[in-house]
Amino acid sequence: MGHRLLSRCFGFKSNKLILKEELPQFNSTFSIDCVIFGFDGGELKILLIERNEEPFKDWWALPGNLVRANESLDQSASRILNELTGLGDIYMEQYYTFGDPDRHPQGRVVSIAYYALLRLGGDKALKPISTYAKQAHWVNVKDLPKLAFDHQQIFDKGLEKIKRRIKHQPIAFELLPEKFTLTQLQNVYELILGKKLDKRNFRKKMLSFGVLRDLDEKQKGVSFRAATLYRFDKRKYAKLFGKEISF
Amino acid sequence: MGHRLLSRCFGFKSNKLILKEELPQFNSTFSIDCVIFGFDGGELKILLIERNEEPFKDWWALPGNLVRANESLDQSASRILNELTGLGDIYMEQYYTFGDPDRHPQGRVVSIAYYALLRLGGDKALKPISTYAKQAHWVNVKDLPKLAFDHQQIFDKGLEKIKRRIKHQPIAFELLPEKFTLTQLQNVYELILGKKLDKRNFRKKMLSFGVLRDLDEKQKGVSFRAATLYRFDKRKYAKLFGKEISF
DNA sequence: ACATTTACTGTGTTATTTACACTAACCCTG
DNA sequence: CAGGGTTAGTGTAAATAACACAGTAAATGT
Repeated sequence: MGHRLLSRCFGFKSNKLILKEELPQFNSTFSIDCVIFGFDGGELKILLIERNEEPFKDWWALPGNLVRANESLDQSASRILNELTGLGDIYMEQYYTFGDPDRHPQGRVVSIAYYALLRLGGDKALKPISTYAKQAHWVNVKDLPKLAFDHQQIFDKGLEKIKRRIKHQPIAFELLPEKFTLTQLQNVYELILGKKLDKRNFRKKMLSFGVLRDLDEKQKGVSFRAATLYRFDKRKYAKLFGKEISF
Repeated sequence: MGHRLLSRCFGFKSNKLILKEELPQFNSTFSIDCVIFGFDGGELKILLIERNEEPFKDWWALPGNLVRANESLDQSASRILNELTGLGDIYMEQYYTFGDPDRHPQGRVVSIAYYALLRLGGDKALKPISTYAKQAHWVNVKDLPKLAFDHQQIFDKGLEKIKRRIKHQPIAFELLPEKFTLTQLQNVYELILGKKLDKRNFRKKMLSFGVLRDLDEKQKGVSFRAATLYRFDKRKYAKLFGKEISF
C-alpha cells in the first residue's frame, strides 16, 4: 500500500497517530469536473447532467468523474467529454482545483476543473448516459438551475477564466464552425464578455490582427443578405508571436 | 473506508475488478508544491529545499507537502510556507495542478501548485528544517539547479503565470517593503517581465493609475541622491473597480 | 415594387503609447 | 570645498490605438 512509501518519501515519521491525522489518502480521491461550453449560433450553453445517485440525487451537476489510475488529468477530462458527447479533439483547459475538506459530503474529493469549448451543430446527439446520470442537457448559461456540490462556484470561476482568456487568446473560434461570419464571431465575444460591442470597431480591429482568411464565399440559407464567410488561419496567428490580441 | 461510498456516489458498480482499474485512491494522494518568490531589492529568488529522503535524495526541490485531512488547499499552502519561513499573511495563489501518472516514482501523487510573493528583508532567517530536508536556500531564478520530480515544469508555469498577472494586477507590491521607490518598483517589473522598461514612461504610467501615495519622505542610507518613497494605497486601488491596470 | 432584415463601410476626436536626453540632488573623496 | 560619481527626476512631439457615431447596399419574401 502506498502510505508507507509516501510517508517515507515526504519524510513523515511512521507514527500511526500522526499518519492518521496527516495523511488523507485513506479517505480521499480526486476527480475532474468539466464546464463544457457550447455555442449554437445564438446562445452560450453548458452541458449539465441530472444525477441518478446519492448524494444530490436528481440534482443538476457538471459532468465529472474520478480520475483513473493510469490516465493523466488531461486524458481524464477528454475521456469524460467523449463519454458524454462522443467527440474528441476538443479544446479543453485546466483552470482551477477545488479542494475544500467538506465540498463532498462523503469524503475528501479534490476536484480539478476543466473548461471545454465546442460548437453545437444542430444535430449533435448526446450519447447514452452512464448509470450515474439520468440525462444530460445543454442549458443556457443565463438560466442555470441550482447545481449540486460546489458546482455553481466551479462554473462561476470557469466563466471568469474564459472571459479573461478570450481577450488575449483566439479561443472564440473553438465555439464556431470552421466557416463563420464576422457577426457570429462578434456574438461570441458579446456573450462571453457580457456586453455589446460596436460593430464597425469590432470588425476593424478583428481584421487588423490579420488572422482571418476571407473565403470569398457567402453564407447560405438565410432569408436576408448573406454575409461573407471567414476562417481562422492558424499559420497567420502563429506568426503574430509576441504581439498580443487584445479586446 | 471510503471506496464504497465513493464508488456509489459516482455510480460505479461495486465490482472489484472495475474498482481496481478505475479508482485511484488506494495508491494515491495529493500534495501542494510552492514556488515561493522573494525579492531582496536586487534579485528575484525562489526558496528551494535540499531533499534528505528518497526519492531524489540530495536533489533540490520546491517546498511541498501532503495535504492534511482537514485543511483546505489554501490552508495547506500557507502552512507549508509558514513551516519554512515562520511567516504568515503572505500573498499566495493557486495556479495549476500537475497529475501525470508517473510524475512521482512511488505512486500517484497529484500536486496542486501555488506561488507566493514576499519581500526578503536582509535579516530574514529561515526556520529550522523538518526531517525531510537538509537545508533551504534562496536561489536566483536565473540560476536554478536541476530540480527533483517535475519541479522545473512547475516553476516554469508559475513564472509564466506571474508574468501574465503582474500586467493587470497589483502583485508587484507584495515583493516590496511597505515603503519603496519607483526605481525599486520598476526593477520588480523588469525582472518578472524579463525586459527593460523606459524610466520616464514607466513612472508616468504607474503614477497615472493613482494607486500610489507619495509619502513625502526620502530613502535613507544610500550613497547618492535619495529617492522619494511611495506606498501602495489599497483604498485608491479598490476605487479603480472596473478599470484595469495594464503594462 | 415594396417592406424587411442584415451586411457593410469611414471619419473625426480623443486617449494612449512610444521614443528619446538632459539637469538636479546627494554623497564621497582628495 | 571643488569636482567626480551615481542615481533621481522631468517633458514633448509623433505615432498609434480607441472610441463614438449613421447611412447605403444587398438579399429575401410578399
